[in-house]
Amino acid sequence: MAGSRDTDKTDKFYSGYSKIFVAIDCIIFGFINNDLNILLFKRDIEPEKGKLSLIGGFVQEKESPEDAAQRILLNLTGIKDVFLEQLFAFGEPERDPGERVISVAYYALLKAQDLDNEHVELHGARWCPVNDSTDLIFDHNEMRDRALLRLQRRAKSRPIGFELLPRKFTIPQLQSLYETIYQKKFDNRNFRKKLLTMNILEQLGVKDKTGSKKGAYLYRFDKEKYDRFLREGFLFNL
Amino acid sequence: MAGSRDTDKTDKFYSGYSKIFVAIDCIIFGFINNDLNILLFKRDIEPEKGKLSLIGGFVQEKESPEDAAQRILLNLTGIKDVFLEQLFAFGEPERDPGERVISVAYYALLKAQDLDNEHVELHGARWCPVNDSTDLIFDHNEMRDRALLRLQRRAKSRPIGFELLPRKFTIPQLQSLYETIYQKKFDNRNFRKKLLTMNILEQLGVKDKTGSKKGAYLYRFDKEKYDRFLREGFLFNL
DNA sequence: GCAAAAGTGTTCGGGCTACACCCATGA
DNA sequence: TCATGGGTGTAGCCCGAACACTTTTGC
Repeated sequence: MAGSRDTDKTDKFYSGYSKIFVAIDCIIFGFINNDLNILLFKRDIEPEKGKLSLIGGFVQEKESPEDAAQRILLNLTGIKDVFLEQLFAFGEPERDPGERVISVAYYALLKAQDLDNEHVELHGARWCPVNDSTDLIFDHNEMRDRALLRLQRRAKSRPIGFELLPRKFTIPQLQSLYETIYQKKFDNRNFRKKLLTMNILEQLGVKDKTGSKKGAYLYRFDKEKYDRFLREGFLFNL
Repeated sequence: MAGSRDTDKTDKFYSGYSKIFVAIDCIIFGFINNDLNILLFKRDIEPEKGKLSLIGGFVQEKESPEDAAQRILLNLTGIKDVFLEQLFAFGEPERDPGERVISVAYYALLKAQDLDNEHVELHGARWCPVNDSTDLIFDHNEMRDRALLRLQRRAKSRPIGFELLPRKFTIPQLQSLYETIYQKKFDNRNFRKKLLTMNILEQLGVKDKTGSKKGAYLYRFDKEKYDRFLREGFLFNL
């Protein structure tokens, strides 16, 4: 904020207002066992002991909220440059019963295979299917719900789902991911057709046999083609 | 934020972190003289004297960011319950050269006719066409651009544009609004057809003759029909 | 009577939807 | 050989895009 007649840039002036703790909470999605999961902490202290919460931290003096979120994610997962998007700033005065805290929520998508599970568990976190993650503390349920909605909207207008799959994946895997995100079945012929006509996938000529006896072709996401695609604009429409 | 192992709810604990000023900035849209305008302040003090800025204020101890935005709007415009949506939290450490401030930006849509212009000017604000509003202070250009993008996306998926018109309006007026938002001409036959088949407008049987010699029928937005419409889901697609 | 804006239908093509059978393989 | 999941083509429909002329009335 700034620029209204009753603001000035001197610290003296701003000091008439109160400062507030600014936190970050991350809704971290991963696709595991054919199910959409989020990374959660189980609280091991009172109050709310045993209840689950999102992963979070505070914004420090010299970092942006975005940087703070990346720091928290790096610290927890050991992974740099995670896909991250700001979701919403939650700021009800009583949202944290301890003290006034405004939290900027981010959602993150990560390739679960990249994750060192021991590292994560050392930090006290663990995956939990989104559908089982009822009853989080504070307003974290609302954050999770909003993140899921955002993910659903985004996945329609860009191939965001790729962020959740390994670099090499099969079309049935991708379809299964989309079916999980939308909690809805898609026609496999139409799904495949749609994707292939977008022309953003590169077939690798190799089959993955873990999913079936016949095996399914592995594909890779072609970033160049995708960027061209984005520039020309498109919609997913499932 | 909360719940990670290294957080607790005692004030004592949080006190290890630093508090930050949290501000609100509002991008206030109005449709005036067939052009999309935003409400701005012209800075009358150094530094940045003469430069324009958005309308803003600080979040107070016991109000949510949303409440703060409504308070700032009410104070400036005298209008309650303005259409308001959170846009983004801007928090680069150096965004405000005076001091560390994180700003939660909101965009607002208001019916410019409802506005008491003297009241607004008393507060030092004035309308400025979006396209002429280059060169705002700080990161306000980015805020304005992001707000415009959001408005464009929203106006596709719901009749948000109605918030910018008088309660009674003609279809050519509405089309003109959409053409301004998208900086693009639409076919009047298709536009009209699309809207009328949505069945959310109520014709009032009265003509408005200010726009042309022939006069155009006035319509009113039918909230009940619209709500039904929303529940059933739709897309605008212009 | 003419200028200026409002109002009105039809045609075409592209994309989404629905739908059913064969293929390859491991057990 | 059979069970399991992978892969393929077509027809109908709906919706958006393109397109031009008549109507009303103030001047």
